[in-house]
Amino acid sequence: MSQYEDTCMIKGDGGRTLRAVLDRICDKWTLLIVVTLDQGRLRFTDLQRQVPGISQRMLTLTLRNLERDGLLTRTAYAEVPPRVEYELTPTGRSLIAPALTLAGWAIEHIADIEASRTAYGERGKAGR
Amino acid sequence: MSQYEDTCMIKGDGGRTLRAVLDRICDKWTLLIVVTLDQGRLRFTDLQRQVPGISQRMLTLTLRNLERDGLLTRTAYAEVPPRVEYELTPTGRSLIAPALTLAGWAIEHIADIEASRTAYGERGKAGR
DNA sequence: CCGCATCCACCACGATACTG
DNA sequence: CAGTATCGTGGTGGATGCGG
Repeated sequence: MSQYEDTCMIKGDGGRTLRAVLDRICDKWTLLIVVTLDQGRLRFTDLQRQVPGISQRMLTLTLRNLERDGLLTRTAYAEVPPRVEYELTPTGRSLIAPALTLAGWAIEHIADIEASRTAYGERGKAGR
Repeated sequence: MSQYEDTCMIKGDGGRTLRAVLDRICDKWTLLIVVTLDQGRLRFTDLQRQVPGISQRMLTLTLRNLERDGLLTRTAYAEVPPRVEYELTPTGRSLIAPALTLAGWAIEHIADIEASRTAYGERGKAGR
């Protein structure tokens, strides 16, 4: 069928499996936070500093979703001032490799893509 | 630093590289179409049939963006009735492996995620 | 058959202000 | 420090109709 015979189950289902995961992790911040947490336990503020551009709101929401999906654990300490730490679960850590595979592809091809996009834009219309 | 020493350049830039590619391919349909086109040249209608749930509009838009990024080629035949075929470029084909890596992860962990999400939902509030 | 244009609903996301 | 609440906006994507 293709060069990936053993992945027919992925494509054979009309992409439903891939879709399911894309719907979960393909938002703006999820993969980024997962990769950042590869370092180990981090506090809320540390995450906010290491993921430039993320708002307090989106950080909270994304962390909640990741916790809900069992990809990380949230540990709150009853101290003053408060301290909350986030850490990947084994499932969460298993996402790092696929995420970095994608990132590796990005590094290799982003230049080509930019070039192609520029060329296309110059001879035609604008896209999204 | 972590188990992925050689990927510091990815995380060291504050996630900008990962963000750049996420912004491009992490929409609702892009990866799905790339994986579908692993089969070879396909017509517009074939794609629409093999990617259940995609609207004509989104298929058109996604294909345009992929063409613009140099990931696939669009070939129109001046026939009656019209025929248009889409095929991955080498760059496009190189995306299949990372995409399937992600898909493989999905297959392995989607059940756990669903379970965790259900358990979380039962004892708390609704999310996104 | 292909796919563009228009209209429209929704939600992801950001900015800001306030709380334990 | 670590959130929650509220509001506003733009982009994403679905439905429909038309044009090549």
